[in-house]
Amino acid sequence: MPTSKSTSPPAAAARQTLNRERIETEALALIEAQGLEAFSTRKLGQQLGCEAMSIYYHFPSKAHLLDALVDRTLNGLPIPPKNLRPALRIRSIAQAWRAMSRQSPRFYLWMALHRWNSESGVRFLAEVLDCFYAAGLKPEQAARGFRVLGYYLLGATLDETSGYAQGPSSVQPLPDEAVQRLYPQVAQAGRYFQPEHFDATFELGLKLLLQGLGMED
Amino acid sequence: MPTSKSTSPPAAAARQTLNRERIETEALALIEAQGLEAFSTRKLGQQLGCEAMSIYYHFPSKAHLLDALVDRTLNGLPIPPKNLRPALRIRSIAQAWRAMSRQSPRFYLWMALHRWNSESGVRFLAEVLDCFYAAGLKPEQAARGFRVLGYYLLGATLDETSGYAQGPSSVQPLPDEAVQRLYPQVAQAGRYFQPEHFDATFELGLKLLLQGLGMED
DNA sequence: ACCTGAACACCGTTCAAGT
DNA sequence: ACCTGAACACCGTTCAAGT
Repeated sequence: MPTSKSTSPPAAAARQTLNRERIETEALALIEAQGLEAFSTRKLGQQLGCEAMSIYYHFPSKAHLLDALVDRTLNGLPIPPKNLRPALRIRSIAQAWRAMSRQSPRFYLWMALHRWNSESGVRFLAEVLDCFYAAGLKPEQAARGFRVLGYYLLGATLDETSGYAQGPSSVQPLPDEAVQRLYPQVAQAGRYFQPEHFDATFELGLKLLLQGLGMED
Repeated sequence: MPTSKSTSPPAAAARQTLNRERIETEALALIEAQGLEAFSTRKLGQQLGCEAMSIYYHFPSKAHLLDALVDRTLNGLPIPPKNLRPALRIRSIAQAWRAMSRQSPRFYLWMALHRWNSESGVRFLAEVLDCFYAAGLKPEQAARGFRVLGYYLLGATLDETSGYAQGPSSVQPLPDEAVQRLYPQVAQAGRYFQPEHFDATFELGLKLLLQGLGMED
């Protein structure tokens, strides 16, 4: 792409000065534009108008940069007020989490599969666990409830952002016509796997789990 | 590593002849030994005792090879007999799926995040959907039930194979000591996140979902 | 203090060539 | 038919050097 318009050539070439904030913002944009796989420090440098190596002055490694993106994303999540009923707090967190995954679907792959044991990560986990304690569950049941709902939320968001509805990932997918002919029940169900059904399907499982855990009736 | 012992040098150097079967087997072994990220056609060639490029005679690309590994893994899954109760068939499939994820935890990351729209993939999906139809669910409820249980199974296996119990993934994790001090409820719950609790936790959520879907009482 | 540029040890893949 | 080797366009990162 051409350098930005309406500034004089030297200004455009110099760009703004580099800093963590600007690097992080551009990194997230690049990941969403090109995907995690294609994301490289060299392309990021190009996007920032600097050498790839300049980034290394601000972040010791690519992994540190990605960690910073995780923290930034976690810190952007709204935390529901503690006076809400525990089930509502959980619903609110789940809702915020899904919204985040939809907002940054490609970065979400990294979010979802890396443990959030940074300071912000643990703080967020504590917030969620609190909801289960607030519902009156004993430590073991709180831990298991947390886990079970976490499994569900993790699987749902990953599927919504990277799954079936994103098209085939096989190099040689079975053509739709063949699916229709050989496995009509799959073709028929496929209709309910599309994005317009995401909310209703997610809600079904969430309700079953919250009810089953005795947090909702 | 040294060339294999007890054969004359030329025989050892020649190794066995290359074929898809041998390449796939060695690829899976290499992935489990070194991880998905580190898996490269060049290292695989080294492992096989040939040039990296020789692999390209048997597979058009690395993606085709990974697709073949997905198919091979799917085809290795036992399919429960149709005369079992639907809920038992689902439990049996979930059990087999989890066993597979534990057997190939590192390759599982690829398995889980790529859509199985190859022939073997769709056949497997059809098998699972059948269980929901056999339980008497209408197409919409069958599709949603399938999805909800699939979300749960996906999240659980990913967490079991790549999650919390595998240790920190942050570059700068909050030290255990700090977690203990700042977020005691997280430290306390962490005990139930260890592998010895995987089965009981998984069973809890599975039971809640199957009961909620009316497939088990 | 902040950024650059050459260099190193890697990638996947193309292509022409060997046996 | 099957395998090789050089080459191309990429990676992340180190390090010494520039301003």
